[in-house]
Amino acid sequence: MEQEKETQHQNSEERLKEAARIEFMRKGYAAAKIRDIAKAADTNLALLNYYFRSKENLFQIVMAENVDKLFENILPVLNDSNTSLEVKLVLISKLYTKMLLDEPSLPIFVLNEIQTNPEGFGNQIRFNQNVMNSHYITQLAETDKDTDPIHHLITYLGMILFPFVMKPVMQATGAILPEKFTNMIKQREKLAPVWMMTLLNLPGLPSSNSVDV
Amino acid sequence: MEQEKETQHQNSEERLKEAARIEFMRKGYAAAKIRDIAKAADTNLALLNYYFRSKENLFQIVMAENVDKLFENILPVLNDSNTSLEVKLVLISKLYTKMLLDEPSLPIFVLNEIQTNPEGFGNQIRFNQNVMNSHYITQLAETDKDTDPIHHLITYLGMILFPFVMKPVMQATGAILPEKFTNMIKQREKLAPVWMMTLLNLPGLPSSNSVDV
DNA sequence: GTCTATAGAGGGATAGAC
DNA sequence: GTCTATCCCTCTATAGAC
Repeated sequence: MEQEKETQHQNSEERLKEAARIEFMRKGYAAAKIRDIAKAADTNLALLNYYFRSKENLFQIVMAENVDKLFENILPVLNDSNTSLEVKLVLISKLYTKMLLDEPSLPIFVLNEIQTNPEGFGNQIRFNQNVMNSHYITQLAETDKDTDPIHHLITYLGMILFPFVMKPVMQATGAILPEKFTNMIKQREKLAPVWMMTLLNLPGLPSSNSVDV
Repeated sequence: MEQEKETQHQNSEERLKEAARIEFMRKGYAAAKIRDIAKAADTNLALLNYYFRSKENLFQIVMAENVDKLFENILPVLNDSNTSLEVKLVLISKLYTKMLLDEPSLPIFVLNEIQTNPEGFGNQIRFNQNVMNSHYITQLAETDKDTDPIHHLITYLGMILFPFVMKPVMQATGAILPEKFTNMIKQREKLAPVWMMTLLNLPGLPSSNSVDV
C-alpha cells in the first residue's frame, strides 16, 4: 500500500530530476550548477550524485525526455493514414501550440544543445526516420508534386515554432508584451493551417468553405 | 606609414576578438574558455585580459557586433519607401540567405544567449523600433488589412531563418546531408518570396507573370 | 537513503619581469 | 605589448558517518 505518495512532494529522485529539467533549461548545460539543482530540490549534492552518478548523466536523462516530448504526441498524428492532410495540419498546429505554451523555452534549449554538441544525438535518428517516412510526408509530396516535401515540412513547422524561438527577442526588445504573446499564439494556431492550405492550393476544411464530406 | 599591416595576421587584439567570436559561437558563453580563445589566437590569457579586462566584457563586445550583423544590412531595405513589397520580399530573402550561409550557427547562438540572459539586451530596443516602424510593416498592414502585420513579419522570417535553426537537428538525425543543405537553402531563397506573395494574395513580380511596371 | 566535510581539478584573473 | 607563473575561487565528485 503506497497510499500517501503524492502528499506534498514526490520522492527525492523525482524532485531532483524536475529541478534539473528547470535549471538546465534556464541556464543551459554548462552554466547550470548541480549545487543549485540540489538546493532547488530541497536536498544536496551528495544525494544527486547518489542517484545520477554525474552531472553529465543527469543531463542526458533529462534531455532524452525533452526530445521525446517534442515527438511523442505528434508521431501518431503524422502516421495516421485515415486522416486527410487538412486534418493533420490542424492537429499539428493544435498539439504543438498547446505543448509550447506550456514549455516556451523548450525549442531553443534543445536546438542549442544539439548545435553545441551534435555528437550526443546520433541516437535520435529513429525519430527522423519516423517523420520522413510518415503518411504526412507522402501526402505533402502528392499534393505538391513540384516541391520536395521537406520544404513544406520546414515551412509549416516554422509557422508554428518560430514565434516561440523569437519570443525572447520580441520580449527583450519590447516588440510584444508578455500577455499579448499568448494572444498572438492563439491567433496563429488558427491561422497557420489556413496559410499552409493556401500554399498547397488546398480548398480548406469542410467546416469552412469546401464542398463534400 | 603603416604599410605592411595586413601581412600574415592582424594584430593580437583583432585575432583575439575573432577567435572569441568563433569560440563563443561554437560552445556558448559558459562553456567557452578564455584559455582556448587565447590559444586559438596564438597568444595567451594575460594578453586577453590586458585588452578586454574580462571574459564577460569580451563577450559583450563580440555579441553586440553579432546582433548588429543580424540587422545592419536589412534595415535599409525595410525602410526604403521607393520599393514595392514584392521587391522587399525578394531582397530580404537574398540578404538573409547570403548572410546565414556564411554564418549558419549565428541565429541559435544569439537566440539562446538572449533566452538564458534577457537582461543583457535591453539596449537593443532601437532595432526593434526601427523594424516595427518600418515602411515594410506599413506595406504588410496595407496589403492584408485583416491581419496584424507582426504575423506576416514572423512568418516570412521563419520561412528564411527556420531551416538554419533546424540545421543541427536535420544533420544530427541524418534528415539531410551537409552538402544537400546548401542546395535546399538555395531553393528556398527563390521559393520563400513566392510563398509569401501567395499568402498575401499578391500577383507576383513583373518579371514573372504580373501586368505593369 | 540522507547528510557533512573535503578532495581534486579547472578556469578567470593578476603580479611582475622583460 | 607580451609573456610566465601563480593566486584563488568555484564546481564536480567522493569519502564516510548516521
